[in-house]
Amino acid sequence: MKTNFVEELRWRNMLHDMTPGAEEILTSEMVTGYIGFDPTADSLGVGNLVQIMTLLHFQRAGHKPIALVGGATGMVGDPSGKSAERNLLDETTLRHNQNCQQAQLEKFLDFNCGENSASIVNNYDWFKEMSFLEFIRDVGKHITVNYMKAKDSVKKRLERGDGDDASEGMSFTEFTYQLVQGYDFYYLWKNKNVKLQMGGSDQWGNITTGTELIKRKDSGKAWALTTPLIKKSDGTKFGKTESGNIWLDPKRTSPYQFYQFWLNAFDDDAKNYIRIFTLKTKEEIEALEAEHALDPGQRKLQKALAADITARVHSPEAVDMAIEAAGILFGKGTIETLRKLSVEDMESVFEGVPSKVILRAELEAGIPLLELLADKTGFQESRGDARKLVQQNGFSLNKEKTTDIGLVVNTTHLLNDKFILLGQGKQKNFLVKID
RNA sequence: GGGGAGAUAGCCAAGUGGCCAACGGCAACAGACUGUAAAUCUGUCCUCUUACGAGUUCGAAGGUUCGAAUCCUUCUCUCCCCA
Repeated sequence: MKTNFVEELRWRNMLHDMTPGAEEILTSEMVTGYIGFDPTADSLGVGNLVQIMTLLHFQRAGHKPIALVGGATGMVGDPSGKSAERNLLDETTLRHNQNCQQAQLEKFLDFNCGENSASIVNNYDWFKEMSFLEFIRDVGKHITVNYMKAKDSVKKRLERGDGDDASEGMSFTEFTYQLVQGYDFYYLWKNKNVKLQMGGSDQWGNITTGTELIKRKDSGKAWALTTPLIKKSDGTKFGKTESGNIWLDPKRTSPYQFYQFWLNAFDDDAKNYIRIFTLKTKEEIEALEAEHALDPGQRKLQKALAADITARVHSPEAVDMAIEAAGILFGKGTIETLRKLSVEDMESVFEGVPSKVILRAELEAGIPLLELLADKTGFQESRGDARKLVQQNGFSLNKEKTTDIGLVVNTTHLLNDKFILLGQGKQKNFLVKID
């Protein structure tokens, strides 16, 4: 059963803007549309998940999604939303990143379902053969500098701040970015019958440069559709935590941490996220919200959200593990429950918890607490940090608080003769394994 | 090439010879409270040190001085305007 793409985005609050006529064409025919991904890392992050979901909704509505991996554009650097010039990546790194991202995208979209199967393209493929002269003759000729300068992404960088703060300036390379991206759209329009480019609202300027190029160069018609940028209710950037980005790759962000990320969403944000990141129906979501409102402390909404996304990005088994680990680490998880766990259970439950192996002989000799926290495990940055943590009553050993800086840790502190669980504050845990 | 402005701790930003490990704000970390929240309050926030204290910092390198983030010299980098 096909859904109505635009309607679907609308009620999920995923629609920011469209060029005129976009909705008409989307409801009247099967459209091929694409979204570009920047290969700046070898994994996509939760920030990219919005665009992945957009493509997924697009496909579920019967349209044909294309994910464009920006091998070429990644070499240039998009100035949108950036206050400073970007560092460029070398070609080998970009190649590697593209391959990894491609593998992740393949998990979400259906690449084998007939005429609206998803596909992946890489703009490096059509840019690598193109010469600079060719580009400025055939592409640059059609767009004026005045037009390009009027884009927000450019304007913000060129504008002088009102008097005091001077602007950062911008290289020719970044200035050209929108044209390069615009040519992608043109190329796909010309060769792959692509009529729509989607993206975050910060991409609006780049996308419309594409539609403009199509119009001026070939008198063609193409459309743009953008999704709102996700903001957290406290105004900070979505998709990051104090320890960095949240990635889809389990090697970078373990399923446990991934689950925790969603579980810790603010109430207001959770309402927003559950619409965007899950495929739950409107009825299901409203029911969950009603249930959540009865007892916010239970965090039903966050739990449903975390379970749904973790299951899709990782696996249902990963969700079970994450819940179990959370129960032990945050529930009534006292030292007794910890002791009851078998070695195998400990291993699997704490799989996503950061850990470090140290030698039994070292522990038998006894390790001063601060040394264990800093030098031996790296759980704390320095002994100074470790000391402060312990003194401030923020440290726990096997779930029991201690403020004894002089404590010497030895084999008597082992759980199951193999583990020691270190805790910082309420949320951070670290597992020491003995070998 | 000419003229101007600037570089201070994660970020913003005060400080223009001793009272400066450097005001203030943000971010971050911990505690209380709580829902593994938010808001609020408290503490911490260069490194080492139980503490007293010690050691390295203010773009880089030299210099003046009893004493420099602050003065001088050279260098590096950034931004703006003009050509």
